[in-house]
Amino acid sequence: MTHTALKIYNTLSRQTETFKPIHAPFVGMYVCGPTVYSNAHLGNARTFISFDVMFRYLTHLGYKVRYVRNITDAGHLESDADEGEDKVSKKARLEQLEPMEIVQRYTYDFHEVMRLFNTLPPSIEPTATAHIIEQIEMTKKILANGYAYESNGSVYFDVEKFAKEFSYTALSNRNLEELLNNTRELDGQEEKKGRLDFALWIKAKPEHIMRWPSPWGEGFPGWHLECSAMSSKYLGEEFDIHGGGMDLVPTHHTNEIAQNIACHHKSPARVWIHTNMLTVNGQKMSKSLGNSFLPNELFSGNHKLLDKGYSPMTVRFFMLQAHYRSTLDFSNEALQAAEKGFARLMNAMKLIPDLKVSKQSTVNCAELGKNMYEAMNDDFNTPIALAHLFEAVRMINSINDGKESITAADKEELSKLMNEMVFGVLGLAEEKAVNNDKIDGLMQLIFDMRSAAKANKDFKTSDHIRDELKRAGFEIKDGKDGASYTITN
RNA sequence: GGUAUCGUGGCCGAGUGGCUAGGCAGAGCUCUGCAAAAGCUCCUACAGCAGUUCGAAUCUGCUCGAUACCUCCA
Repeated sequence: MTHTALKIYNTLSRQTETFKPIHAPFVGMYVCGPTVYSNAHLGNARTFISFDVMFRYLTHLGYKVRYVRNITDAGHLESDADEGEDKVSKKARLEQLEPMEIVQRYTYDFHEVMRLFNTLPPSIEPTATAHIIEQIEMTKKILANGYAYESNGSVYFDVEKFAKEFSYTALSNRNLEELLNNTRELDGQEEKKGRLDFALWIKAKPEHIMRWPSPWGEGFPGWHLECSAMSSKYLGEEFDIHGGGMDLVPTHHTNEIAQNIACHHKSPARVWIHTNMLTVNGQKMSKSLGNSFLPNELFSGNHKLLDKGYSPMTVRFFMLQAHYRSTLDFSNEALQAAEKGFARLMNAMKLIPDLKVSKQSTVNCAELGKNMYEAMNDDFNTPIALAHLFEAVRMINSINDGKESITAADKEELSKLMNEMVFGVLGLAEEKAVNNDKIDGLMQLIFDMRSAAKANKDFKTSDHIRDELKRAGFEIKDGKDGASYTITN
């Protein structure tokens, strides 16, 4: 089916490599999921939509993919300082709620957003709180292997010791000496031996709500441990793909690799995939900068930077128009362009079943398919794939207008290709209100009346009907074979 | 300050040594009672300077500008 091999850019090697699963046809893919202490914003959504497309495409290619995406519900520290408050419990105190109530609410919110964006659920969605035992076991093992030390009820990873034997900076490509010598803000770190050391287990303060017993006293797991523990548990000590946002590279993923090597003597993933940031006016969209959009604000248009609302599929299409490793800037104009482009694509999709077939094809479907697969095989290049999809749109419209022709066999191939790419791989979906039978019947009556008016050259009446229907949200198009309508917003 | 990445036409955004990206917007045409839709045509750009090369938006160097990471963040 494909003419070229799938190539993926690997952050670890900084190169685009041919993808070879460790145990084909099985593929293990781990993606760092959200921390559920507030609403998921569009930047988060972009990452998960990007990985959704990868998941879909790998599956489409015939791989049996186990896609693991965690939910971080154990609460990480607020800052490097030990006084830092657990994010989940802080919000809980603010809102007078139980931490798990917060977690429950925002997990639900996250799932709802993912559903609206038409992302497929992961194969396994493990939570940090359900894997405390695994995290404690991993901490014990790292301690036993000599890469961690206990200090006043907490356990820290010894980065300097680790770095003497292994590359700590392989993923981030940073200079270790500089990291070590960057002594800015060394406050209140008496418990830690080294500046870069990070917590595997953190002793709970009396007021800390989320806590579990451990060999080192009551506490909670460190920032990076859950992903190491859960990826090992569900995908093995070595698996194919590990992904997440680019901002996770220097700290979270770097430490994750160190933990895995210190525990299992193996680097967890062969290929590391990182998605780029969504920006607003050139600045990274983030919770802490306060410039983030919530999906609902985008859908409703209820945001100071927006002129109007945009549907989830418009936004998904918009995101697919940029490559996942490029930053993508949010603006009204760009979203409006995406809205129209997406509508044109969907319109063409609807025309396919009714295309008239001929004895000969004047269009080249095989070439089209080849181009699309080449684009996707080139590090999931969805913008190029979409460009070819729009060649298909022109092709379909021309056939529909009788300017090009297609054989029954080619039409079958085109239909299969388009459906698989647009709906299956890119995960787009028709989202306009479905024209139901009752409305169809009603509209047929109106069309009949309008046709009668037109036959009598009573264009005043026919135009009035068309204009009023448009105001009511029904757009009328007069075609050769009668009128048709689409429901607009 | 350190380390990276990036700077493409009105907007968004691919590409990356020679060949049209694509979407949206704009102009013209065809079709049409008029619209809409669709098709065709046009608008042909790569921050600046210098260099390598037969040839550079694409490689190298410098300059300017922007962003990210170094601190929780997808």
